[in-house]
Amino acid sequence: MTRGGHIATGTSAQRRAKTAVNGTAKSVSTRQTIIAAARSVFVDIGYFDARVADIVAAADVSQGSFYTYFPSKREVFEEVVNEVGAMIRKAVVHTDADVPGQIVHNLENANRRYLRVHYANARLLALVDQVSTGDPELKRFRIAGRRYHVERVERTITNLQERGLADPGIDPHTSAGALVSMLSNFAHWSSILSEEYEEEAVVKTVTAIWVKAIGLHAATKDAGESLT
Amino acid sequence: MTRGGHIATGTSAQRRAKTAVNGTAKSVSTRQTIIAAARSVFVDIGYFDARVADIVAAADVSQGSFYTYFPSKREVFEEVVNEVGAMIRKAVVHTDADVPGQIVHNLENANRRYLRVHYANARLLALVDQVSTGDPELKRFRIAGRRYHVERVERTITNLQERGLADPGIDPHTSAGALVSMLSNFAHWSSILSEEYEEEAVVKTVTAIWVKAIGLHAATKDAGESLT
Amino acid sequence: MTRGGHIATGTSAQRRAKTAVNGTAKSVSTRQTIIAAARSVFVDIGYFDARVADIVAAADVSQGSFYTYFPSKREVFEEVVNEVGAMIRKAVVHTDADVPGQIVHNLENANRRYLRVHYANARLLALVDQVSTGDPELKRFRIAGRRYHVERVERTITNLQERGLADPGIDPHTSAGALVSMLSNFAHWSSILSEEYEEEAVVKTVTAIWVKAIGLHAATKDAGESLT
Amino acid sequence: MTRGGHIATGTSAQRRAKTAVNGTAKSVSTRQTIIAAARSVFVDIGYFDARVADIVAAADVSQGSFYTYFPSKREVFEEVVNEVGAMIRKAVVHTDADVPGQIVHNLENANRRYLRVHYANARLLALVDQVSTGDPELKRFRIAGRRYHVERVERTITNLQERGLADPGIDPHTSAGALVSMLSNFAHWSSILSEEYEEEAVVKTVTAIWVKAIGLHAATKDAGESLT
DNA sequence: CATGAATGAGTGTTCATTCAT
DNA sequence: GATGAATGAACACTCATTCAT
Repeated sequence: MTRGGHIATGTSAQRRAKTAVNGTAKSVSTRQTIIAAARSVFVDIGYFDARVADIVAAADVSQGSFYTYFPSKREVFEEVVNEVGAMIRKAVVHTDADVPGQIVHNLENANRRYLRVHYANARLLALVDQVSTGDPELKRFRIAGRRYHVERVERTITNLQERGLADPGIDPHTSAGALVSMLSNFAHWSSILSEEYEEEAVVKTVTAIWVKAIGLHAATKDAGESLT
Repeated sequence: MTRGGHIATGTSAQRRAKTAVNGTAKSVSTRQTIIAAARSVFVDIGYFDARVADIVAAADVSQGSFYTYFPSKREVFEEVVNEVGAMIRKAVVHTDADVPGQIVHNLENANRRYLRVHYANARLLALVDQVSTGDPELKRFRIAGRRYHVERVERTITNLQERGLADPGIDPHTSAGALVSMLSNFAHWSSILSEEYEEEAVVKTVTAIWVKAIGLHAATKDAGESLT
Repeated sequence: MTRGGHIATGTSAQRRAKTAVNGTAKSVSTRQTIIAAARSVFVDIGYFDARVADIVAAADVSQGSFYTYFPSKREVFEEVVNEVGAMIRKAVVHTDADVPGQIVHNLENANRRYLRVHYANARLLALVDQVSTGDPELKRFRIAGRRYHVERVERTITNLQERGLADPGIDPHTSAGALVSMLSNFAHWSSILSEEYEEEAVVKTVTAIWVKAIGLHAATKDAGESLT
Repeated sequence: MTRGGHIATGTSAQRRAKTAVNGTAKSVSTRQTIIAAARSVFVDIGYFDARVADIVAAADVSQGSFYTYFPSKREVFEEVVNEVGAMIRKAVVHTDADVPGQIVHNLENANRRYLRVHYANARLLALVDQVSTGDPELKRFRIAGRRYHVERVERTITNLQERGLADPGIDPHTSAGALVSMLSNFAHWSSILSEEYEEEAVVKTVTAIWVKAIGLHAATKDAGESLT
């Protein structure tokens, strides 16, 4: 208990809420300011080292205002994570750029987009994994995020197999899991060891492995799917 | 090893010299007891939630004794991590089981060993990544750990290429990075989603991808290297 | 959550305890020092206005030491209340002074003792009622405290009735409740309005009302009970 | 009453003059709404646990509006208490029902009315005592409330003594204090321990004690006063 | 070396009150 | 007068670390 030492009355669930529920122009802007500040602070000093005081200082609002919009540091983090998650999904599904009939080419582009958005948000993505390890709810969140990608790849593999364009002998589910792991984790490490890896080499190598793993033949270049 | 069997008669300066580096029989055991307790506590409640009080309670030693052996919570964690790191390296270099001339078979076994030791220490390995994200020194540690594996794989690929057993067109460094990422990260996820993946399927799938990625031909089964 | 923003791990119940369980000489003394300081602070500025900081300042111990012995302000208060409760019960059962065969005289003495111990602890007793109003556990405590007195009086009335010394027509339970209310609440008010009431007048008046209420005859002066 | 039907055109100084003492129809109703809401909230969760936010939520007005009518939480409480005080005084002086020449009967009715209004407002009356303990002004208020009752009883006793209807030997002031304490405090406890006491038994017992305490003879039933 | 009491800096969170619109 | 976002002082509580015995 942080308050005047009084006794819990049980209605705490209802007691919360405060405002922020309905969106005044002002409230929305303040909320966004705080999220942006939080994102910046998290990136700079990490989730655990970040104090609410750092966030409100960066947002230039009072300590109290923070709690008008978020019940705790954890929730802003979740909000920040949501935004990043949306951004990544958006980058991945960006099929506009797909060239009909150029599976490998499209795959390469998809991988390149994934790596870039990953590089651009590397620190934050690392924080998500870090915090997820100790926070069950965020962990579910994280699992769902991964599942989204794995299922996408799995569907594509199955589809290619059905159309005779991919090796029918491979296990789509397990292969999808392995390939997504390769992509996401190599994105992570090549971001950390940026002097050691060259972006295009990473894109090419990863794409080449995907192609061989799935058993895409040169002859299959006439299909039009986006692979990721 | 200086066996300090005599009664402590040193100056207060010496007595202050904590951390019994060259300890008596008892001090060694106390130290080990604390490490074991710490490991257990970290696994149970995580690094950040673990308090020194939890560790000493689990080790059944006094709060003060902890600081006789470790300057801080961080150091015990490092010690625990060292043990795990050694265990993994040991599992990986376990070339005794290698069958001469059976590259793919040996590779599969190496991957199986890697996955198993990973599964057995999954929680702790996740903690290492978690803590590394915010601790520069541990991060260097972590990077070195990964580099060890990547370089090993890289050397093997180069060696196979030189002997004409692997595709000479692939980039050994980048490929090694991608494959190690696949292995370690899929180990992580298949451990978390254990109901979703079957161990042997993971071993087979991962090994198959390595084989295709490196371009090992069926005909090359006569080489004798361990690949990981 | 007051800590570093991490996630609750559920074991909080076990996590508490700290020390203070077993009683070193030193720890016992510190504990007593804190209780005494708390009592003094509560009396001076009241329960709700008292901050833990006030208590530790009065006890001249660190903020942390407080929490070595008590989980919260509430618990020290309970401890202080326990002491007062014991003191009052002790004052009430002080039958040594009873003169055999002098019921009214003994009753008057018992009332006088009750009033005096009440006056001496008036502020604290008021605080107990104040805090009880919002704290279910303390309320049960308070109810038990009252019940102790009421049952004592009730037993006495019944006993006197059985022996033909008291009016057999009165309801012992309800009468006991009414009389205890009169005594305790008048103690409270005559303490607050001390210039308005004279101690001996209060003792005499209250005792007189008890005598008439129970229907004790002048002729019954030969019984030997203590009435409260 | 100045009906301020015109559009607010006052100076900013005037506009700042909070608390619409002479309010418009709407302001009166808003004020009453807040008081009613406050009363309900105080009864439900107590004075200390009640936040202004709870009150305005219950009243369905904005946080700011609260301060248009009351300078602080304390003042609404005072207002609520005023209403209850008035209600009790009204119940007590309800001499309409008095039957001429039936002192005991009238006394019993007065006590019954007192108990009933007490029971109906038990929680709030307990809160008044609770808050009074730490608030000097409210304490004066509370003292005045009690004094009102005590003086009333005292006057009655004196009057009965003068008319030879009551025991001339008793001390009117002290006796009045004791009897009012008995009535009010027993009302409190029999309300809390409602399963333990039966209303009519309480009324009868309390009245019987009053009668004996004052020394009203059966023969004195011809006087016409209301006693409380 | 062991013990465990003592320390106190560090921070999340609450809520009465203010004030611009 | 009404609104509700903004404010910031106030405090409880934790826990790594020290130190006297």
